[in-house]
Amino acid sequence: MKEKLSELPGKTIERLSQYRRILYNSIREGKTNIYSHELARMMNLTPVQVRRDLMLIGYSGSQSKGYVIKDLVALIGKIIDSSDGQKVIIVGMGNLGRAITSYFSGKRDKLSIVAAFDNDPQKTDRIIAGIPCHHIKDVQSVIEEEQSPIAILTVSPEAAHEVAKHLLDCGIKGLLNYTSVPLTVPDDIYLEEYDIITSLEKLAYLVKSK
Amino acid sequence: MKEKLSELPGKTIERLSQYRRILYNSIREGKTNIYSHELARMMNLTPVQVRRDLMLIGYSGSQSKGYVIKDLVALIGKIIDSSDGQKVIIVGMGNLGRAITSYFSGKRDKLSIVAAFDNDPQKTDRIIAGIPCHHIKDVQSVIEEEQSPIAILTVSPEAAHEVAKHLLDCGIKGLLNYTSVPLTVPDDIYLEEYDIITSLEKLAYLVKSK
DNA sequence: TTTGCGTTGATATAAATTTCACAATACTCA
DNA sequence: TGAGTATTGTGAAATTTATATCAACGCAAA
Ligand SMILES: NC(=O)c1ccc[n+]([C@@H]2O[C@H](COP(=O)([O-])OP(=O)(O)OC[C@H]3O[C@@H](n4cnc5c(N)ncnc54)[C@H](O)[C@@H]3O)[C@@H](O)[C@H]2O)c1
Ligand SMILES: NC(=O)c1ccc[n+]([C@@H]2O[C@H](COP(=O)([O-])OP(=O)(O)OC[C@H]3O[C@@H](n4cnc5c(N)ncnc54)[C@H](O)[C@@H]3O)[C@@H](O)[C@H]2O)c1
Repeated sequence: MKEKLSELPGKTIERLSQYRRILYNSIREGKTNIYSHELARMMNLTPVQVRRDLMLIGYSGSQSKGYVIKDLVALIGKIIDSSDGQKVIIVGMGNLGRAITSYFSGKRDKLSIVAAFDNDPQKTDRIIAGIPCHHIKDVQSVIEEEQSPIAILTVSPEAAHEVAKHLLDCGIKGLLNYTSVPLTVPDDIYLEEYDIITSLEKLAYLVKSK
Repeated sequence: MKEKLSELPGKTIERLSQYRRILYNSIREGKTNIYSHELARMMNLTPVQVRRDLMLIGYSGSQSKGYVIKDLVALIGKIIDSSDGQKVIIVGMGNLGRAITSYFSGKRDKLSIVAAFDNDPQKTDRIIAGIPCHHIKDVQSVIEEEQSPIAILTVSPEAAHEVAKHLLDCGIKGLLNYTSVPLTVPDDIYLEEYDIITSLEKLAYLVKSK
């Protein structure tokens, strides 16, 4: 665990998150140790890739028993989690917003969705999927109160630009955009976009050109 | 447009899909031409990257007017779409399944969700989000009838393995897995996985280590 | 003990992807 | 016309990411 951690490849970060997801399952099944080739198989990777990722985070296993799952999970947590936890808000409680919120609920210790927002009076000022849903006009005060640096955007496409801009004005530093509207943000803001159509089209391309 | 197309980098394929998404928007706004730096800005890429991608697919713009959007969209379609269209099924019509289905509906000409499946009698044998939802026991006959090579998996985690296996037995060649259960598939099957938690954790990591 | 097997860790190599740098071109305007 | 400006296309370099290879190690069985 060096200061080098900030230089971990982005791909490795993503895989660390996925390793942990798998390792949680393995713990649940009663496993205590795991070999690189087992983890690789479950991730559809090569064992070498796995070992190299773990080398990068400075974790050592044993030749006979492989890696100690509990320790590995703890180390991954030390790297990708924030020690004091991070709070996330979600804006837009339509179909997708609710699906994401109820899925995420309670899945991680150090990362939690603390508030939802919408502009539809039918949805505001009540608990939805276990999270209090506020009117969007209150977003600034809630962000300040909760100290949430991260927002998930699932509003209607027409509202995406305006709402995103507002969120940045309120101090959001990381934005996970699921609307079909591509966003542009300043350099100091982290933006991740995901569109299922991109995944589907890639898959369709691969299937057709096989 | 060479035979080289099968060798297009995977990353380029993903970006082509996203370029097209943006270009559709631009057309809607009345634009007819676009420069690499405009497209780059909207994609959060460098202009060189854009030009490189377009070079790879053999598209040429003009120095004065940039790229002709209509032509570019058509060429991207020629590359990533299947000329005769591809049919997709979705299995698991819970929150996420419905959100995806209603989102995707009608968005693309050559790619459409033609059938949904569930095992909950409350959801089967009716139209949900515009798509007929069948009982999972009919999946084989519908796949054969519709000739669908691609499936989206959004069932409950406990059912994921079993349902995935069944789908492959029915001849599915590409699988887009949204369940929280990582899948392992034979080499000749294309698998894409996506988990919002991975995106969120990566974002949280970047935000915290800034 | 000794041999053989399977694993990790690490260095070297390769492949994929992005960026740099700039020639070539087309347009504008004085 | 000709200088100035802005753009594309692309070879080469740089960077990022993945794979190959193998020494070293630990264990088990002979
Ligand atoms: N990326 C993907 O794969 C994917 C998948 C499905 C949907 N989507 C997109 O996600 C978004 C949500 O999809 P959905 O199916 O939940 O749609 P939806 O219409 O069910 O939900 C949108 C919600 O946003 C709220 N909203 C609208 N304007 C708002 C504003 N100014 N402030 C606060 N809230 C506002 C609406 O009241 C509604 O509750 C859409 O933009 C859709 O295109 C993306
Ligand atoms: N990848 C992500 O980002 C993400 C986000 C949200 C949810 N999820 C996952 O997606 C899946 C669906 O989430 P959801 O919120 O829609 O859950 P849900 O419980 O609302 O929906 C699951 C659906 O699957 C159906 N189902 C269960 N067993 C089945 C079987 N054997 N055959 C056919 N259908 C069956 C259920 O009847 C239900 O309709 C879950 O596995 C969840 O963990 C993933």
